Amino acid sequence: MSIRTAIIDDNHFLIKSLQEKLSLFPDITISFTANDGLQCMDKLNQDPQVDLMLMDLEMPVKNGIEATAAVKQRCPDLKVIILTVFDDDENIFNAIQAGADGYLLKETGAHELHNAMVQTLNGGAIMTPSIALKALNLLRSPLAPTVAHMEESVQLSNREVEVLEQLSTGIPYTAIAEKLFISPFTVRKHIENIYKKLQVNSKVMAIEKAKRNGLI
Amino acid sequence: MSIRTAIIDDNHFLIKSLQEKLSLFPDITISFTANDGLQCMDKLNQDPQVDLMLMDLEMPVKNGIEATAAVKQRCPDLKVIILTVFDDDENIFNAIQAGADGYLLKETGAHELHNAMVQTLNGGAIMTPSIALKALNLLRSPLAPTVAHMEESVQLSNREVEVLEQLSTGIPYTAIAEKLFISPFTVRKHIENIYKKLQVNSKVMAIEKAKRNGLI
DNA sequence: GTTTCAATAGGGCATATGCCCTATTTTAGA
DNA sequence: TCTAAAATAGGGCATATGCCCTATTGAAAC
Repeated sequence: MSIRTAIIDDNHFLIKSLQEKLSLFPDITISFTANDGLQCMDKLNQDPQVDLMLMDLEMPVKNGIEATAAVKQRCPDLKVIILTVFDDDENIFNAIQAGADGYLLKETGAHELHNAMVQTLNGGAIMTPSIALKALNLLRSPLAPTVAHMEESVQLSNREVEVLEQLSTGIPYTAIAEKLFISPFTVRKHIENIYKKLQVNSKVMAIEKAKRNGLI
Repeated sequence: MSIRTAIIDDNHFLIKSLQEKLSLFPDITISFTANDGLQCMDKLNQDPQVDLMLMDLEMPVKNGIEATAAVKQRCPDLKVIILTVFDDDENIFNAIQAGADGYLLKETGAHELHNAMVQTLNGGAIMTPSIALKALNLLRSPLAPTVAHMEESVQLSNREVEVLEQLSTGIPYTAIAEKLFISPFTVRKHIENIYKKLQVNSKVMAIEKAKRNGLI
């Protein structure tokens, strides 16, 4: 099965170069090329025989983000891979919001590009590693503004960590004692020591602080 | 420069298999292996000569998500790649939140794995295409569906959430009562109701469950 | 070889917590 | 408007917890 591909880029030279790159692969046929988002939609309306689109971001008249959104609106199953030199958070985020199925930098090699196209058509998504990292960070950021403050890296003994681990499950001292095969008195002693080290004075605070500091 | 690697998996056979896979590459040395998150932290505390960690998700004692969060807290520069058979949204989301730098399925081939490790150490991120797609989808709809599983979407009243928030700071009932300008008896009544709704019977469990379900 | 320290075990006591009970007022929905 | 739910307030009781005390053992440090 051939991958019917469209290339959207305002730089004629780059389109030419891409066509040459892709001509190495017999399973890829170029359906059409376009120089901006509007032209892209025109051609798409005339000839819908397209499986995948390689989309530039910076284009006149209608940029890659808008074009992607429009294409996805018309043909939700048509895969769109962004192919650009821009790797800033905002472009990445907007492209993904617009429905892009992949995001590659233009430095991507021929075989890597081909592989990305195949993977995308198989229902996956491909990103340049540096883009993937930014995508992950975007996914983290809305909910995780915390970056680690770690006052002075408190050092707990192995045994104390074990006790703390059990403590964090919410079971009472007596149950912890049974699990660790020690007396409840010893458990309480360990917990006292833990509290002193962590500078807290309750279960909840100890658990919270331990989690923040990566102790458990 | 050698990539000093740690492998965390509760399946001894899989660790063995991974070690063999990686032995093909002279630039990779295995620093240590561990069978669960706790063991991992123990060994990490003893021998910090690690650049990258391959982390399973399902493990006893302390799963891969918790372990990743703990490792990242302790050593933020240590790269963690999740290597698992689970590809559900919740695991992916939680792993990323925990700070994972990559997410691969166990079916990943030797050269692909090696490439992912190198890319990750070079400051990128690598995901199996199917995982990348799900990550993109999570990024598209960050708030809509279900971040956590939410057994029956427990509904707490406004007041109960207020009480729960105070409870999570670790202060005693009496202090909560003062902060909310109500009697300690009322605080205790609210907490009883909260426990019933959340199906728990202690402070620590209530706080943990509330956090998991995004109630606080 | 002695000292220091972590892990163990024990006890006492005041307060906090979890769970049972009733009851009034306020709010919101049918 | 009437009613159901939520918020409020109160009490009792067994257990858990936080914090004080001492003491033995084994292992590491000096």
